[in-house]
Amino acid sequence: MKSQKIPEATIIRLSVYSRYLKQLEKNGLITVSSGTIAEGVDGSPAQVRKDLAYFGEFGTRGVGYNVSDLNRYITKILGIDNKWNVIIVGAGNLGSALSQYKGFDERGFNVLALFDNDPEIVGKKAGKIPVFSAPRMTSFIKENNVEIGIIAVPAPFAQDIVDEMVGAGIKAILNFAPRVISVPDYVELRNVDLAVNMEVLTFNMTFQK
Amino acid sequence: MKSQKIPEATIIRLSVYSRYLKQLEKNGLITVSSGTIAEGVDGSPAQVRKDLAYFGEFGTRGVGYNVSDLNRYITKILGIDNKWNVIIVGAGNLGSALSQYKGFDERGFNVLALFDNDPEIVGKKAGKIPVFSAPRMTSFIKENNVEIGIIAVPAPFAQDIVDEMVGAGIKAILNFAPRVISVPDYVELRNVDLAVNMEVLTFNMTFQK
DNA sequence: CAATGTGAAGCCCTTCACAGCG
DNA sequence: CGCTGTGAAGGGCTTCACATTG
Repeated sequence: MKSQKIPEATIIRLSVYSRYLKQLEKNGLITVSSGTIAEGVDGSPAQVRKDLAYFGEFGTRGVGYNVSDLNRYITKILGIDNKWNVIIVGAGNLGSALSQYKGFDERGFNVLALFDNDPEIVGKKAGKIPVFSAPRMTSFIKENNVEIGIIAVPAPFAQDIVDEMVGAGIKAILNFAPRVISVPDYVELRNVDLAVNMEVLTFNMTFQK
Repeated sequence: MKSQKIPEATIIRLSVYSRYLKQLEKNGLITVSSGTIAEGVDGSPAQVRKDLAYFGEFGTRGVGYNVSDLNRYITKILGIDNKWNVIIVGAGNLGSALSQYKGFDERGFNVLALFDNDPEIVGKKAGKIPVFSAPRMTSFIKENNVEIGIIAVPAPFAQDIVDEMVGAGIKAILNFAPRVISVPDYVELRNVDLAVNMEVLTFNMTFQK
């Protein structure tokens, strides 16, 4: 293993491997080969080994990988061996649904609060998550060491909210608004674009691979 | 232009270009250069031209592209120049939120119904979208020419629902369940994996590019 | 002997640079 | 003259194939 650039595709796959390993662990499996992992995640054995090789040598030749050890290594690599504080801006349908998403909690993401402008919903709760008024966001981020922000507001407001988050010290943003967003280099940004995903489907259906 | 394999990244960008062009069109812009598009979508001019070149010659040298013509070409390419019928399975928080998502309607996706097993919510509506009982799904798909299915059920149920959808004749699936799903070659599948997206963020934060 | 770890080959996508054209 | 369209170069990710090792 030598230090080099790691493909984003590798990180995405590691995350999927991790979830699959957790399942195997629950089933009581002790050891697993790259071939078995590949089957479980619909990939190739060589790819699995290559992905892991970026970070070290985790296996035993002739045997495979220890399931729970490997999963521990991967969660460490992904940075989810401890908790992260998250807020969601936009407490409409999507924001509220995201705040209740089980998958976040299971993977160490702590949704602390929702923020919104609508006086109808400010002060209420989505499940156990409180909804605060938007102007309180900056101070909340600072006081609670919030590292990750999720954008679930309508497109026209997204950039302004992002700017405010960045100003407050947020390190990473997951954007669900259908707009191209700008952030400084030191802030991580990912876009989850629902309509774009649908359009990739329709293209492939229409174009018939 | 010659026929060849088109990168998925190109399709994703075309979808983003299209949304941006729609905005420019609304602002009354008639003509646009690859450079301006690149700025608006945070890309490069050469990339914009290359992406379009897969499908034809849409510009005028020395001038640029006609905004509304180009957008019409792109929506045609993406297969969204007409409507698509969609159902969502799982009327929990996420499924209900998706059924109300404005971005689907705006881009020609018609959400006809939700399906769920919970007798508490079957028979109700999410906004204007009715919630039907899960066993009615297959006949509904056939009777209403549903082409696209969205999976918003808990992970353990996802594969069974997908199999049923495929059996009923669905052509494309957008999967939100955190599980690796199998479909036959002729069915299009895309995964929107929320926790995976968060973990790419935490990796990048931890690893500090 | 079975399965890992890894250089090398292959392939695909992006970037470059400029010819072509309105 | 300016911007498109594109062959060629470059870079990066995946696949291959095998040497390595417990």
